[in-house]
Amino acid sequence: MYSMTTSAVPAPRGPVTRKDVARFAGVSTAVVSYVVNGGPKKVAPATEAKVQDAIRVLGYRPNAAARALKLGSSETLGLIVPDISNPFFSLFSHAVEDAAAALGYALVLSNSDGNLAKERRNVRNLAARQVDGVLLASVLFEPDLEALETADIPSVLLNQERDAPGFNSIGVDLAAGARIAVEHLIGHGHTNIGLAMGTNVSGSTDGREVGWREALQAAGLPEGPISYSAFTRPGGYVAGQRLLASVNRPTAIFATSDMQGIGLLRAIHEAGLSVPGDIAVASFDGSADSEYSWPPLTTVEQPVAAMAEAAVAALVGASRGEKPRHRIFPTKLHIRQSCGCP
Amino acid sequence: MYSMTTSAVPAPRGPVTRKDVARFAGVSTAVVSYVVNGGPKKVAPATEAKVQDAIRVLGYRPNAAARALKLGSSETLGLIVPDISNPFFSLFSHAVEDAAAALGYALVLSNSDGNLAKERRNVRNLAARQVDGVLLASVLFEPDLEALETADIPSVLLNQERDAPGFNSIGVDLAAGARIAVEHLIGHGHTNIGLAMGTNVSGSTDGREVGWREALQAAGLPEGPISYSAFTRPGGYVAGQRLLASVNRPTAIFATSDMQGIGLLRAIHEAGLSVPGDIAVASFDGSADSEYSWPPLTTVEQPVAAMAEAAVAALVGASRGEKPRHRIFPTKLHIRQSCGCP
DNA sequence: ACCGGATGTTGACTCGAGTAGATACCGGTG
DNA sequence: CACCGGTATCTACTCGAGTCAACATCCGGT
Repeated sequence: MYSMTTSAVPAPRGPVTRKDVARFAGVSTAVVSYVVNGGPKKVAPATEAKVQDAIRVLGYRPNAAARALKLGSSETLGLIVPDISNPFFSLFSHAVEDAAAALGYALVLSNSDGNLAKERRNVRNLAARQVDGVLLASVLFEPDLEALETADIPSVLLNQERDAPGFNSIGVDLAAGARIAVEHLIGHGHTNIGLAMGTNVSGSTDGREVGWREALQAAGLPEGPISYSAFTRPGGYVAGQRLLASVNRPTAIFATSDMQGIGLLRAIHEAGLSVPGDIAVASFDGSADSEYSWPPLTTVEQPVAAMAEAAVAALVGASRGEKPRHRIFPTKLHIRQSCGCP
Repeated sequence: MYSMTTSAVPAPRGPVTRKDVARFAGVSTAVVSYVVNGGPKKVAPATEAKVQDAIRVLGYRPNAAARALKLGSSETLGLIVPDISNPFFSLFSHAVEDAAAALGYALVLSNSDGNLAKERRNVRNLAARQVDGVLLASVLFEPDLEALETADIPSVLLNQERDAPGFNSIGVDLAAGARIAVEHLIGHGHTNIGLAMGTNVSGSTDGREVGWREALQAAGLPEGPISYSAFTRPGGYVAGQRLLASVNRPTAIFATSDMQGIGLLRAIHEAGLSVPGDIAVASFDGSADSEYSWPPLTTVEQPVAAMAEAAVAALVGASRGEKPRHRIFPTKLHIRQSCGCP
């Protein structure tokens, strides 16, 4: 019976449109729309059934481009991250995708590869694609707002410590997070605590550096050595080598990302030293990698899922006219073994 | 001067369209299209300049939805992965995004979370969004092709060892990869080599298990213990615990993913054993994590960038009518220290 | 002076879906 | 029987950009 019905229909060349469905069901195209969208006008149950059948038989699938054109919304969000293969961002992306999907939005992903020009290009590209909002994890500590402004699209700045007036932004309290980590190291009796500080392309000071300094000052301790390098595994590795070679070698090091922490561990292991015996380590982010390094890293965890949800919510809120705001999330110290705890 | 020009223009409410540009430049809308797309008809240099100015002044940005509707192509590809926060897939995604962007395509990302129903839903969702092609890294070893068939969209199956007639597919030679890794372990003198085998929701045998077995047979060695568990860090961890507890404890273990390898390392470290001294390890994938574990993992590297490029190329090829094909890529053993090499 | 051809520009139609406004049809009342 | 109110349906316009056929315009050559 199914096949009889199908064989009676000339195989439509190309994609099936609303018109084909209408013709097949013997109704007008408007009715098909009403059925598909459940409105804005009611359809008689008998007619609805006919249309549903036609849709099923023909395999009709509404054209999203046409829909987006008419409605001015693509039900799509854009996400720009420096590098999706960085575990922190991939974790974040997953959370964002979940949050977006829950609201019926698809997620367009693009990498800026630590390149400001590429970041700008991506913003423009997403804008041209009529995404309903952009989530931007900028390469810069203080992002380039001009591209976003001219793009004139709801946006959220991610990983953003400072308030950017007129923009939605989401971040964690970096200084507070760094402080609890460093305080914890101090609690283990360390008095010479180094810092492996990640750098971005902009030159402004990061909250994690501030927090490290604050914790030391509050405890009346001198500042340990600092090494600036990329937020990556290799970055942490070279920072580790430099810190180990410094004249007053620290007995504990705070790394500003888990990736750096992992690179650091490697440098320490290679030097034949043990963690936490010779050198204690704490890091920042709370990604899965930190749990399975050796030894497992004590790390400052960011509430990634909550931040992703808030970011997506801010975006859909913005399209409803809500005004932008800056949200700061608290971090949580995740104690494992690299700090010296059993 | 800039501001003078701008102030002469009434701030356009809502987005600027081609019509606004045409009016401002004193030309027809067709010319604006010609300028924007560089064709299909030529435009006089003077006219072109006027239009370019108008575009700049008004901040015109062609509406991608309208373009997609007219051209029947959204210049968008869809990527479905089990979990973007798995480093292998995030690496892959990055490569896919690069390859897609190089050809002017945007990438819509979705996670299936190891859930077949969600995978199907994602396929349908992407199809409705008129993506020009779908890259599917299925949850299953042998993917569910029905959803893709009815979606009637160019597609590529990723991570696909076997040929699926009528479909593009891309994969590595899993058996060969596993064989070189196990052969390498044998070369270190090991005679009892265990296997930490990852599992998917389908039950069919994976090429990596085949390769492990083949290498042992070829060397005239008995099969070591096997532990089946997830392809994840925790999966490798429990596999490690089980293998260490087995009656004939292996002196070397081959893990079928880097994530498992890392979990395995943790289990071994926790047992107070050393790698590679007490137990040698080799794994599969070649993700960045394997380089920075302790000790660094000897791993079978997949040519991720090449595969991603081939996958994207197959997709755009398919939209040009090329026939589907199955491509198998070779792997390369990346020797580091976990196997016993210095 | 006239024509052929190149060159530049334009009006108008198209893609597929959303929906306002018009229309058709029904049963029920006065 | 005329009329009303409500419901179900249809017609036709719209969104913004691509592009083709038609229409100038101009130049060089007879």
